[in-house]
Amino acid sequence: MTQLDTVPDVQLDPAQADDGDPHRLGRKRDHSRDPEILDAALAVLSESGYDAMTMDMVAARAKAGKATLYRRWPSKAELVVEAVACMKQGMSSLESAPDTGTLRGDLVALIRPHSMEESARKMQVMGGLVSMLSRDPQLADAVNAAITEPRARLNRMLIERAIARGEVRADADIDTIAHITPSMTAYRTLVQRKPVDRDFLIGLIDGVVLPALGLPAGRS
Amino acid sequence: MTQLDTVPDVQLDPAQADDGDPHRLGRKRDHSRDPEILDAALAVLSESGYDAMTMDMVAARAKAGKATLYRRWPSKAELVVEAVACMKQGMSSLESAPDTGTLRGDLVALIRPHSMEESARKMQVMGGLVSMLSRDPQLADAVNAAITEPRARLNRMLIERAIARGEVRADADIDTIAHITPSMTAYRTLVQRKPVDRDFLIGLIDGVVLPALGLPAGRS
DNA sequence: CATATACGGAACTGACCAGTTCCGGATCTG
DNA sequence: CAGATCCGGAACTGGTCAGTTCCGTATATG
Repeated sequence: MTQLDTVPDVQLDPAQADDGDPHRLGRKRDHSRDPEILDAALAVLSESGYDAMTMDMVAARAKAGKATLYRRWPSKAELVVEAVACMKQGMSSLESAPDTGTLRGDLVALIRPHSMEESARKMQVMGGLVSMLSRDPQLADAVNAAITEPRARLNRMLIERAIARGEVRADADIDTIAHITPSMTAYRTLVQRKPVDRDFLIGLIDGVVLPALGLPAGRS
Repeated sequence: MTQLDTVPDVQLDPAQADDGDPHRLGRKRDHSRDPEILDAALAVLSESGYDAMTMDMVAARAKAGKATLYRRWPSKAELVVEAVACMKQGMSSLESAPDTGTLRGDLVALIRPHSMEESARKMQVMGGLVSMLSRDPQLADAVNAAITEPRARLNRMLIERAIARGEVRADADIDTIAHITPSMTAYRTLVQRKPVDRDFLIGLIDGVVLPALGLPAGRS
């Protein structure tokens, strides 16, 4: 992302130990256009869903030839799996988790324009894949690892920190509670088709999440 | 629809005022096989999703000819809309709502094998349609009226009855709370692909719904 | 400049599917 | 039994799309 390649050699490419091979003369580097293509795939996916997405759409969006797509991925399904897998570039561990001292403060601090935008994008992609999840376990794993789990894990960690602090009750069902906001955000976006705005999220935190943890329901 | 005709030949068929027409001799009744076809459509829909569902699949499942489908519905989209619309044959108003005296009793009483089965089927159908909801507003309305709304409305009514009883706090966000179980059930079924069993639902009621209404979180 | 590589783009193939047409048989009416 | 109607099934049409092949070009190397 934002590769201002002043030096035209190294790329973010793993498994590239064949530098000593003497046969390759003129070459441009292997998977240099992967990011654009994967981004285009996610964009089309979020707009059209898996079945309505065509390889021509992806190629056109990425300004690439369809042949280039098939040089790199053997099928549409595997392109989509990799596109989804490469999507987990959001916050997931405690590095970006703000530590405000209270659970409510932490949860509210996560409501930022950028994170809401990223979440909305992930929701749209997930919605386009829902009907495939039962047919393609590999895709289901990728969706889980890239979209479902990171958000739930972050919630879990914040709750556990609050428990360690003695702020909330320790006998609650943390896993269920960590899934309240993802579940209700997904439902609201994909099924009810209503906007997920700051007021909705604050209402969820104060009216559902914190009460479930034994904290008073009032907005403090 | 005020015509309670004591004559014992009525069929559940609207727009059938041509009884005086003398031309029709041998005939079998118009849409006699509609229910089987709509059921077949729902079955295929829940297994394959909208895009992967073919009219041949529906016809084969209903043991009907594809021509019969097109004699009755002008397109695949309209068949699906009607199939979804004819799905709301579950409990929705307070007729089947058990009145146990407490909100927890009412909510737990709704957990029966039959209702869980019906709910699971609706969830699968909804999952097969999610990616279409943004493309077909008419379908989105049908899904909302037949699947989304009935369950939420029932929850709302039970909560309002509990408020009228003075059992729970009156200042909670009823609409949000009424959507907790639908949202988290849908998420668990379609995204997490975990079973929605009695324990999960009881945990949701005791650990999330009742606390959000100001009731103690313990399982009473 | 010569060479080798990978690219974008366009044309092609084969399968699949929505929607249509046609036909033989079943069913009801009189 | 004769006549009319509707059904299931099979064949057909036209369009779309995954995946393939080919070609002219750009670029980097030496």
